[in-house]
Amino acid sequence: MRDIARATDLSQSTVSRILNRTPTLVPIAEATRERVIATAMELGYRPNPLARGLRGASTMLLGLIVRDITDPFFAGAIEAVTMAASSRGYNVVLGHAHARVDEAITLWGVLEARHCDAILLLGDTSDQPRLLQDLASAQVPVVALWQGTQASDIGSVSVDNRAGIRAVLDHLTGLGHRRIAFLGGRRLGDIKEREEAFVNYYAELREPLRDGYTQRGVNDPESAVSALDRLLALPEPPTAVVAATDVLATGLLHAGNARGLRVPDDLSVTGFDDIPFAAFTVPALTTVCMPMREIVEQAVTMALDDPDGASGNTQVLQPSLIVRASTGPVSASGSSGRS
Amino acid sequence: MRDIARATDLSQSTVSRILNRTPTLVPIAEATRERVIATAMELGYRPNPLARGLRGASTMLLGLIVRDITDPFFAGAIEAVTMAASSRGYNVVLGHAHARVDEAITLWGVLEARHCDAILLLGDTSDQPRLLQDLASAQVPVVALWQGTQASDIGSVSVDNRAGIRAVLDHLTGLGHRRIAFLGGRRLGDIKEREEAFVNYYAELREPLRDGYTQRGVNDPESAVSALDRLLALPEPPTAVVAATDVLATGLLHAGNARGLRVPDDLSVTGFDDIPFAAFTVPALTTVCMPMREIVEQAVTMALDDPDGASGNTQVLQPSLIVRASTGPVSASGSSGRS
DNA sequence: CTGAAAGCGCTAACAC
DNA sequence: GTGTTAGCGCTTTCAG
Repeated sequence: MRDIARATDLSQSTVSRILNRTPTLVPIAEATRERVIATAMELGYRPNPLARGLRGASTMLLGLIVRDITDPFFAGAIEAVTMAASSRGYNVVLGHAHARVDEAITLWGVLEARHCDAILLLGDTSDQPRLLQDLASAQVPVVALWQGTQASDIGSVSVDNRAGIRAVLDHLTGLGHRRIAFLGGRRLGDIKEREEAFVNYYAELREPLRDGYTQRGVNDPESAVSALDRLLALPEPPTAVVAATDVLATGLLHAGNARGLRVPDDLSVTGFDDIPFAAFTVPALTTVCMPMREIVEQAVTMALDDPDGASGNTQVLQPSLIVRASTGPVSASGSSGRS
Repeated sequence: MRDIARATDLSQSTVSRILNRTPTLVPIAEATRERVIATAMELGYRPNPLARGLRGASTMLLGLIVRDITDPFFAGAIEAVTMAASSRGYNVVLGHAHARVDEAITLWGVLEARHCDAILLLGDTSDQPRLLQDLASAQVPVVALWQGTQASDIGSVSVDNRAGIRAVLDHLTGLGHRRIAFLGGRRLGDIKEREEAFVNYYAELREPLRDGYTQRGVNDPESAVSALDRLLALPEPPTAVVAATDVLATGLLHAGNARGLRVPDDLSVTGFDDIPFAAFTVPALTTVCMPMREIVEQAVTMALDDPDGASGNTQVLQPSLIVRASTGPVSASGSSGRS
């Protein structure tokens, strides 16, 4: 930048003002402006974000803390965030918390130290209220995504898990199912809400919620395999299983096939999230479509465009049911398993 | 940092020296050192990476350019990179090229401007030789992963695609298959190498490579669906399909099921990469296991630990065959399709 | 309308 | 052993 100041016989300050198009606070001669811009191009000038950040200005960096990058759902979310960010000229700094909350805290410190303009938090951290409290007092706006709809001090954007589960259960009961089981993960964030919604819905039905009908594991296809075995061992095995995520539902589909069950004839299976793979499982998965674009767009808007209105603001968006081939009417035999 | 200098009645330089443990070039009194460290803790001091970077020192930032974040294979790679980076105290800046090469160039500029200490390039960019040339002249070390084994000026780490395809085909021919088709993507990087390896292997067999036995599309399950239809419409449909990636193989599995084919009885299917989902498809996918950890570790070592030896250095690691349930002996009927 | 100068937080010559 | 000083590249008062 000094070079371009010298080349144009102007002072650095003028050049700086022009290149940052100060909002009309200080008028500048059109002629000089053009001259500066021209030489800037010529010299291939690119501002140094470090120096800019050091001086207190924006770093154009969006921090992203995510617990499990390998979860295909979050992978899609990361993509959506990078797209939303880059459309605003921002870069994304990715912090991976490896599902360990203390790491998330460390990362938060790192990102704040790096002077990110805002921080997005992907995934459930409600098991660690302290983190959320710390975040609420952060210097930069923090927005949490998919944290569940619990009240908190920081901004958050979520999906209406209750509505999603209701849609699934309406669909399943409409097909005649009465013995419906639920497969969740650790009782955190969204998954917790989905489980609660399931239990509530059941309470409204005549049918009692049988013992062993709510299974839990980690959010991994492997744990769905063992959960299905437990379900099938029940005196009255379910005719349908509602999985809290597509990842779990995929494990269910796999395990069902390995055990000789036909889906959906012997067992209906549903997921939640509508990850890209959900349309290509065997059979294609009936699931709840996450309004990914909208959620991320909301969050990025809150974090970057309206940082003041962000804190404490909780948005809840609506999901929609996608019916594919993994659900069907309850079979005539009325019993799953032992095919 | 000035605060801690004042609190200890020392000068900033001393504090800086102590906190950066200058390698014995300048001796320091043990007493002062401890005093400084103590007050640093007390004041919750954290160095400002911006200022440090501005001064020319390392920014502890690793740039990562990836073409398709949603590809589960790359998602796994990103995780591996963030882990390798964080074990060295580095953060990862993620640039998403959205499969557009010109964006990759832009990103490269951005990352270089941000003074990343090194840049990693994930995925095939061999369609844009200019990018690779530019990168070769970059200020920071650049290492490309999964670029194929072609010679290039920048450091690269790849997998031996030829060996992987050979392993798959040895397995399939061992099961009696002779009519084996290949499903690839755009002829880039690894996928290109895999297709060539397939064609070469076939040349060594007695069987001729029939018309239409090498299909191409984009790397997406959807395109595998239409490719399978084309394959089944052939006068002599294959008894096995070798997919260039697990993503394609998943689409094949889905389409096969939708068309009423039984896998592996009517059709054997193989993949490549061993993404996490591969073990949980229906049926579980026989595939080639990518030595992900090793590849990423190599690349990060080249980029961060040995930046001088990086350029032009090409490493090729060995994959291994994972036999699961999607491959089986060629069926008695000897013909796939029309089940 | 434009220039001069101070300083963001830190490091690295050089002195003492 | 420790202090002084200058400067990384940029923004931003405050004077012209």
